[in-house]
Amino acid sequence: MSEKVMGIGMVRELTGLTERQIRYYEDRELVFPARTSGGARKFSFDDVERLKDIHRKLRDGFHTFELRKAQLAGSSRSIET
Amino acid sequence: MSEKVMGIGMVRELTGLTERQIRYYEDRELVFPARTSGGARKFSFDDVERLKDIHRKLRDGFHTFELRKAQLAGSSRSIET
DNA sequence: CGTGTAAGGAATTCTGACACG
DNA sequence: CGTGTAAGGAATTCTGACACG
Repeated sequence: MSEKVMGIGMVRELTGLTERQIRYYEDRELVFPARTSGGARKFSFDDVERLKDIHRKLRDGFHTFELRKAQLAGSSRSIET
Repeated sequence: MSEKVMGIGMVRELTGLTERQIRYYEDRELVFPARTSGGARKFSFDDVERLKDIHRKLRDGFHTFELRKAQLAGSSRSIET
């Protein structure tokens, strides 16, 4: 499930997030989509789960920088790549 | 693996086939991609395997109509949806 | 029959910015 | 901080057709 194969449009459908939110989470270094030669983002199913998890945590009051820290620390287990 | 999530460009990379071939196999009713609202084809990982299998069989001398028949008959096992 | 290609159009995605708060 | 939006451009994908054999 770690193959980066789907475009942002499909991720939008699968996560219910907006492209803006998805791109922002990438900007905050919380997800790392691959890129096509043309520059288009490509996500994996794992990324989709991760994105949902990120959004859930932000909803619960966390901030992106905290999630990034937790990610580095290897804590707050959920869906790993 | 049956979720139709990737565009034809990714399928091209994963299968090594040309878009022309992929579209032709769909035209011959050997694969059934989903469509986005905009009309773009969406394939699953299963479709990718199926496409590779189709191409292998054509290379071995089979014709698309024969593959379609085999498909209906449920014979020539390989990758099922 | 299975596949290549040039043609024109429509849909997708991209970046940087202004906005609110 | 996290997200919305309008702006212009670039890359992607689509269909129907002519071609070869």
